[in-house]
Amino acid sequence: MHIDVNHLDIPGFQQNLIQWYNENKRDLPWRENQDPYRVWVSEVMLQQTKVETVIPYYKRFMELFPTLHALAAADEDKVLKAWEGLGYYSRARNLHTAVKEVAAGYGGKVPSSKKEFAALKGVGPYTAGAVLSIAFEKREPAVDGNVMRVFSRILLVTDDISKPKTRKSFEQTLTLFLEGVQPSEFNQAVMELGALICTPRSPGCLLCPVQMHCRAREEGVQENLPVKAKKKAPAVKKMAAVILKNNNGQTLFHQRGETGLLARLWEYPNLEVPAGQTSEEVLEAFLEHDYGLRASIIKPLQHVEHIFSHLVWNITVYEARLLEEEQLHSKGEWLYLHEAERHTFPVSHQKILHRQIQREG
DNA sequence: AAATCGTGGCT
DNA sequence: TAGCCAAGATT
Repeated sequence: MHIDVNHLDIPGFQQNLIQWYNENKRDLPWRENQDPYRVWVSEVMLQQTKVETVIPYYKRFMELFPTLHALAAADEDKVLKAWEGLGYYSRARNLHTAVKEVAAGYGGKVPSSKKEFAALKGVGPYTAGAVLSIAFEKREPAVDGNVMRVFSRILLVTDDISKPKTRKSFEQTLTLFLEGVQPSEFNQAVMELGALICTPRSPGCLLCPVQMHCRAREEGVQENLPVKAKKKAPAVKKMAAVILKNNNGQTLFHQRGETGLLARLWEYPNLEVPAGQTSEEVLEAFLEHDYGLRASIIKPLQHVEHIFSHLVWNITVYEARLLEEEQLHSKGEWLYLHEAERHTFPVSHQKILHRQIQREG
């Protein structure tokens, strides 16, 4: 569907919005300046993540890696550790890869051309537009969920915003709004309006600086927009995890693979329990086959629900005892870790770890 | 195009 | 409370 802007007074809309933004914008750590590296890191962290969640991570990240070169020189483990708990870990690995490319290929200067910046790992259409507009004042739209929600309402767009085609349509439309404004200011103003006023539920139309431009409000349908397809219910998997200590009091940990869920994070050894089998027999066979360890399961310690976007793990954590002290046929992805050491590794299973620390403390 | 990829907070 | 949602990218 073609998006119609003919009814809208674009200069008036821009003026009302930007004035509101300058009077109401939040004081956020990534708004201290327009350093491309700082803006870039903030935009990656903010993907699918609330501002309030990002703030403490962003501050720590910037203390650990104050410059692009500092991040480029860091070990992957340190970068993932700084990201631990923030989720979507491929963001961290892709950012690290991209920053190393910039250090090596662009002399450490973030490229300001769309072609070059958008080609970097983890930089999609939104992040490219956001960094190019906010750090370099390029006339590029930055269409995220806020922008599609705000403009679905302003322009009474009923296209499904979960479709890539709809995002592209908004990008075309938003380009029309970037004439006669500072791109950095306008793009952030739309997102700020979406975050503070034009919220998904119960939008604050009475406080809205552009209420007189809004077709959805005119029709009284702001609560019904944007249109978005429902997601299917996540699959539920029965999982078993094991806490196994050696004779030195160290606990067995496993590092997950290069790709996929929780990639490269450390965890207690765990696997799915197929229907019809018991956790005990599955775990014992798993330890013998994958780790070369003969052990027996003693007892369940706790139940943990780990909820992902598309998946739910119902995990039972078991305590195991070695039947005999044996060598791990380790290839590096399995390690016995002391209590103090394991806090230097990026880990998943936060809930297990936190409760375990309390239990041991 | 539709799945995959985290986590915490809200209603 | 069970779903929904958040400054999305990748395959």
